[in-house]
Amino acid sequence: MRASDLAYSTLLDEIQRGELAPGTVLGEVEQAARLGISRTPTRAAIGRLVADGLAAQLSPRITVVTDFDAGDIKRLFEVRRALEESSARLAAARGDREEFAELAQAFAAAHPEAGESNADAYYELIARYDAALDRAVDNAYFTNALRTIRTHLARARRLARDNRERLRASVAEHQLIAEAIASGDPELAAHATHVHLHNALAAILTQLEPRTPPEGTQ
Amino acid sequence: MRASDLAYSTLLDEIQRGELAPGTVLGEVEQAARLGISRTPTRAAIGRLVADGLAAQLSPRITVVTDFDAGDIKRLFEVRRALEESSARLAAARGDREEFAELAQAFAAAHPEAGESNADAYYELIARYDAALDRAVDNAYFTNALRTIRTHLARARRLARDNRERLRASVAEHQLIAEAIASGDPELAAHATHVHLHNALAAILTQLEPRTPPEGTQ
DNA sequence: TTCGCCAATTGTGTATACACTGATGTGAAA
DNA sequence: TTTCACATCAGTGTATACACAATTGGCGAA
Repeated sequence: MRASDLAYSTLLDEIQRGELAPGTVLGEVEQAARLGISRTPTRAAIGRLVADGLAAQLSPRITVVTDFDAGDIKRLFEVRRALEESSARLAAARGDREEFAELAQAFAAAHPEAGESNADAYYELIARYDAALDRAVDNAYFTNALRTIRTHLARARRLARDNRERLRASVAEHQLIAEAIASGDPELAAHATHVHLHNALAAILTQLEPRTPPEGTQ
Repeated sequence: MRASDLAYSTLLDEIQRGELAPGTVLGEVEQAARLGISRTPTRAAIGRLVADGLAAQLSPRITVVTDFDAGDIKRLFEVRRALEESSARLAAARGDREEFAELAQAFAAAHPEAGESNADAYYELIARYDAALDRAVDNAYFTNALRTIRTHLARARRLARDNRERLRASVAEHQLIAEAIASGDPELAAHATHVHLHNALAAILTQLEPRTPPEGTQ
């Protein structure tokens, strides 16, 4: 494995986990020393983070971890809606129905509210759904755009961990989406995705700002 | 200006223009020598091209300019539809109406079919519309996703240059979109964008398919 | 005391040397 | 003649040295 890849994975993980807090200055020398590699691969890794939008060059000499707050989550979900609704529509039109029927069954059998280990299994199921969606859409431009969105989404997940009720509802929503794709119903797939993302965003924002639930929250 | 930025702009431009044809091997040593800089900034530039999807690492030692054919254009427009329809919808809901009213007037006054210089002025007008859209949407995730799409779109423009009738129709379509945003009509803005992108794609594909010139038409 | 200038330090940007890996070509043996 | 093995080479990945710019601290003058 290349040192630059190692540096990128490490820094990415630390930013997603919040260990490298927003505003933290990413100095090449400092990070290279900390990671035990030279400046060259460190520089490449930071460059990739900047391209991802996880870091930003404030000036030619100062690169910092980007901020990520409730407003960013709202904006992130605007793009996520655009991409995932279209993806669901396309997947319903051309995806492997068998695969999504199996996914629907897996969602039906999932009980993420039963315990922490089940919740982790649920997140793996989500990842499996994402991968199936990418395969079904079969469009590298979509996959790349969604990869960036998912990279940022990991930061949101840390800010607002799903509670049990939300996990249970999320399972049902995903089950409906998978069933819609499996039955080749593009409109239902898109609208069910819209509903799911609306609820997911509302749950996150409610948890972040308990006293001021966002507009449209039920 | 940094040497790495210079290298990136140069290589990007050459790929978009087709001077660096798909499949061309991008060797660090070779490109560094050609551009008159060292391997370090060249390496950074090629890395950015790979991140953009304009180049791909086939193996640890071989990086090539990615292919771009009619199928890619179709896939590109799938994502473009998803992003631009949503953008238009959001812009109509929250954009600066004054600015889009002015844009609508500019489109109404444009006559790109009258000559080559007018066509260039039209493409600048499109760029102005894109910039206004980004400002109106006010969402860095959207802007970044669209930036990548537009980067690839430049390659499509080279493969299929718009003809006069298409330019005239495109102006009218953009005028309608701008008016819809100016009047705060999200649904019309989204649907007019859908229609525009449908027609734009159809025009490109029609121009590409009749003769099907393989590559290297120059 | 404050403002301005100069020097020093710090950190990035670039060049280059070295290391390692994968490929290719040549030679010898079967 | 063909095949296998070894050596050479080409090209990337990494480390490091050097150059340059910006920022900061100190010192002097107003």
